Amino acid sequence: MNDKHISPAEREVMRVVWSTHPITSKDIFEVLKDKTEWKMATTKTLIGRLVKKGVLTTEAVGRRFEYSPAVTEEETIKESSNDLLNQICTKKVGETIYMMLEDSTVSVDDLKALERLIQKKKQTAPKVVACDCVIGQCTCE
Amino acid sequence: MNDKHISPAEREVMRVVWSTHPITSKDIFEVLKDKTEWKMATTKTLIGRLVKKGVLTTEAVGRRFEYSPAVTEEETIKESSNDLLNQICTKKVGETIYMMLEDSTVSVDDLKALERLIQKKKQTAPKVVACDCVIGQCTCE
DNA sequence: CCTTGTCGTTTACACCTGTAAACATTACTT
DNA sequence: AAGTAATGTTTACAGGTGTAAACGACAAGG
Repeated sequence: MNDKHISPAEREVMRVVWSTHPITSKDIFEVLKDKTEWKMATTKTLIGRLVKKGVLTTEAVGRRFEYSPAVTEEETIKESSNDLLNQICTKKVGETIYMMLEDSTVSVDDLKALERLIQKKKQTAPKVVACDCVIGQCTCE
Repeated sequence: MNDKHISPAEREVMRVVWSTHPITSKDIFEVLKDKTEWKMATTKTLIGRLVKKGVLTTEAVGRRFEYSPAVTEEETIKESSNDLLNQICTKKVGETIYMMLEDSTVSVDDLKALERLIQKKKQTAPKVVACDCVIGQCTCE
């Protein structure tokens, strides 16, 4: 099924492919070798796993392959974000996003976009978010 | 070292302990058993790992233990958030936070707090965030 | 044609994670 | 005092992850 989970090491490979595709394993390795210090073999393993999972597509060019992404970076980031936010009480999601923004450097335009989003969300935002935790698993009670 | 990484299953246990402490393994199990369907044995294993990692402290009460957290939930959420955001181009952090907010339900007060934070951040926000990616790993170039 | 390099595939292996049974010890019950 | 229940500790085991060597097949060079 939707077993498209991408590990951190695999994501390094994907980022290269998202940036440039189609691309050969050699070229992926060239981009990553300084950053990661991986051996070619390591890159090959990760590519293999990504292909098997179906998040990389291959196109045969002669005897070799060229790789392209089968999922977008956004999709996968969204998935990872959900994995994170689903681990905390719905009531704490707001604070969590706050902390993230607080600790991040974002551009003026990003801030403006966020501002607009906030204006829009204000129209439908609840006074208080319902806590959906099991009793005993958070302090909202 | 600072090897305080908490896995999703371990976090389930921590959330119970953050909510109520000191607490016994029995009571942790009681809170989780409906949600997770874990056997007592599973809970015990996770508690053991958390204690070994030093994120749970124990206090002997007679022959038994009572557990308390040695780290705050905030700390651990911050760590997980960083793990996520560090996997994407600095330039895309803004959009990522945007997506998260877009997909989340947050309260009016949360939105107000975010608004204030944005006002504050606007004073020092760069026109454009510098991309720190390795060349070939993102499309900012 | 034989050698060598290249690239995909297989195999390797240790550590982490989810899930749990088995075991040891002690406290409680009869 | 002996059996039983509760609880911490050990052991188990499959699947994921990071890291990489070994293998096999083909292409290019000599």
